[in-house]
Amino acid sequence: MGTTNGTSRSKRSTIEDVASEAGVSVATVSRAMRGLPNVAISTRAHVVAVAGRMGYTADPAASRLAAGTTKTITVVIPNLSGWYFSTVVAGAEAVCTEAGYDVLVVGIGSQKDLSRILSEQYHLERRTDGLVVIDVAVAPDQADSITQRGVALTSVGSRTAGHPSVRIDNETVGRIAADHLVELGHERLAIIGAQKDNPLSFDVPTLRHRGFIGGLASHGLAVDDVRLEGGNFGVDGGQEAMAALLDHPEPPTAVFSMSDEMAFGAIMELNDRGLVPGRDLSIIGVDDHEFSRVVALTTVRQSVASHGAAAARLLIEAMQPPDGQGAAADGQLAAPIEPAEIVAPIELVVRGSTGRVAQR
Amino acid sequence: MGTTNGTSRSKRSTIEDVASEAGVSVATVSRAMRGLPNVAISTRAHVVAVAGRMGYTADPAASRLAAGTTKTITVVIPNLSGWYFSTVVAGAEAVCTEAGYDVLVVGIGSQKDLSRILSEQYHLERRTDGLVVIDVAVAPDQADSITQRGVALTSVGSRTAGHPSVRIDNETVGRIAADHLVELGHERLAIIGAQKDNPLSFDVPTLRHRGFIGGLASHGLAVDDVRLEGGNFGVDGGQEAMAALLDHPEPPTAVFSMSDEMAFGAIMELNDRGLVPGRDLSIIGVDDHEFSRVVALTTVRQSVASHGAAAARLLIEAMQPPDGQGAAADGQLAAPIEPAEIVAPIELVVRGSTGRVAQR
DNA sequence: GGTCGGACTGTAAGCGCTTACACTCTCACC
DNA sequence: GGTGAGAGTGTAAGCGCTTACAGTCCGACC
Repeated sequence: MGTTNGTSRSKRSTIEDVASEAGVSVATVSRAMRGLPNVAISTRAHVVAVAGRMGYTADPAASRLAAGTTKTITVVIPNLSGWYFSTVVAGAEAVCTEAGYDVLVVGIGSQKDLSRILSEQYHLERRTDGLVVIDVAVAPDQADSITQRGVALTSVGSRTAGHPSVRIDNETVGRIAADHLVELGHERLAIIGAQKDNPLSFDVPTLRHRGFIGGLASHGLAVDDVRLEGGNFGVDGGQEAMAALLDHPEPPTAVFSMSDEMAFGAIMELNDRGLVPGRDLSIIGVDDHEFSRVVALTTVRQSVASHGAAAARLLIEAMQPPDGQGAAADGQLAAPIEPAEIVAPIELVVRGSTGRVAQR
Repeated sequence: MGTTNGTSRSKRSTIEDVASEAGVSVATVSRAMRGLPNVAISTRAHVVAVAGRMGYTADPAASRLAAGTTKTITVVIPNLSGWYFSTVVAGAEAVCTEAGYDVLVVGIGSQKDLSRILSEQYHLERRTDGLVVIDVAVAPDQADSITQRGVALTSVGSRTAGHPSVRIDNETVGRIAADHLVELGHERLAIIGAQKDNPLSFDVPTLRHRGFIGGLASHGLAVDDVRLEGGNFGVDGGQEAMAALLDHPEPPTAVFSMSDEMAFGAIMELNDRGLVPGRDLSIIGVDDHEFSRVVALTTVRQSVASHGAAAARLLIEAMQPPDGQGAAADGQLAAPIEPAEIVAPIELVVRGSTGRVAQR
């Protein structure tokens, strides 16, 4: 119960220590350390040297409090495990760390958590400078509230109006899959992971579905395809869906799985039944998951890690101060520059899981 | 260029606003909000209500600066993508968030980065209350410096003397694999992912290697096994290693792969050569990766997510103040309680990739 | 009835930075 | 030679909390 903290953590040096040691004022130290202008080169060098010798680093809490900026970016994800998400996060983390930002991650178990995080001021406000949301739908009013709080936002996987985003063209994904399958002669097709086609919806499954159907149609194929929604986008969902398809009296000859992970499950089911992917039934996935090549899965590749990196870069860019120019615009706000929307490239990767329709 | 920040972020309420609104002092608000004692129940309720109505949340930067505690936990990992790491992180994140800690993640590209992070005060000191390091060797002096800075440390995957840890018994892992393979009649064995056996080393590959060899020995088998080190612990490394093994004039009949991911690569190589795992060559991995069941890989399971969660719990526990009791001990430090060391359970999971040695 | 301890509450001093503003020099220029 | 514009530096006022310390009140107890 002494005055000190029990653990005798050695007193660390503060900006004042450095200032007196270097024989300058704290203001100068502050400016020198942050590379601000108006510090003589010689002074800066000296201060930096002294600081280095003393092992000084600015206390982030103090900086944040004083400057009002946190130098922290928060990544919001449905869940951290899972290849897709962790890969995106990895890409984003690398860029953020490189740029000197701390990276906070928060997993949202449910949409409810999302609301809590976005609407209430918990993770926003004075806690983070920017948000990268991955595969999370941000409602316009939520986005507004985020902006109002002075927090930047970038989304990957889907877009949020008025904010930068990086995503792929999901309709084209479906179309590519359809083209590939049709070219191989398949006519009895199914989708795994489909969502009821709601023409108003813009979520990923719906778009891919739409693109796929559209692709078929442009080849003159009917669209009374069997569709199964594997409840979850993972292996289990895929397996269940494939099982259901195969139990059908007239199973499809080719299947479009909306994610590679689902496709893995589907392939398991195939294996269990002694069927060979690509020979007995063709299957194409989406992602080019790191294990797709292990099971020779044909897929529509997206380069997930780079999405994360790109999103981080957009975010950081968006957080730069408005640059002082053009502030003379008569409006009250800075000129509303169109936010960057990156549509990342996708690519068909043909492997063994798709083949010509079986002769019968 | 006005006095305000350009973006007109609506003034958020401070503790003073709440205090005056509630008709109490800031001290009372602070205490009430944090559930500290010495606040009348009625007062607390009132304050909390007012705060809620005003949408008040304490500014974390200010709290940190004033209290000296960050309510932040940092997770240090070799890389964020990859099933093992992201799964551990997911487990840890859930627990930390639940307990009200922010979770910072930092990926270390190299051991050099690690030193930077641990030795220099970058991520320590006033930035985080605790560290959970995943599969990262922390040198004793690094650990000391961390402790001295008042930062708690927990490691998963390996242990750091004097700090809590959660890991598995890697020698037993090797032994289990050996037992299984020997019981199936295999005698010509190999290891993928082995490290040169340095009897002083306690890193994961070495321990598993040692356990495996020991297991063989206890069955009376010689140990002039072929060993291949797949440079990396991933799919590629496994594939290369298996290729090398198969190119040998007398290839093994069974292989112990030190990670499931390597085993996947090995299985790919098998497939490429028209060999069937479990029939032509048995292979057993370690992890029970989420896709192991997809390729029917026999493996020694560890439940990775729970490791992360357990580590987080240990950390949080370790960060609790010393509890004031027993402070009367004549020593200058609190009684040095043995840190918890959790040795998590492992389990053999038999699937199709291992089978009786082929009749020849 | 006076006193004392405990339960509450308030006052104010920081925590370690950032930054507006003021100030001191140098020069370049007329 | 005087002046004004920078360039470089210092002073000090916060940023929004936490918390030691100092009350104030009230009921219990002698």
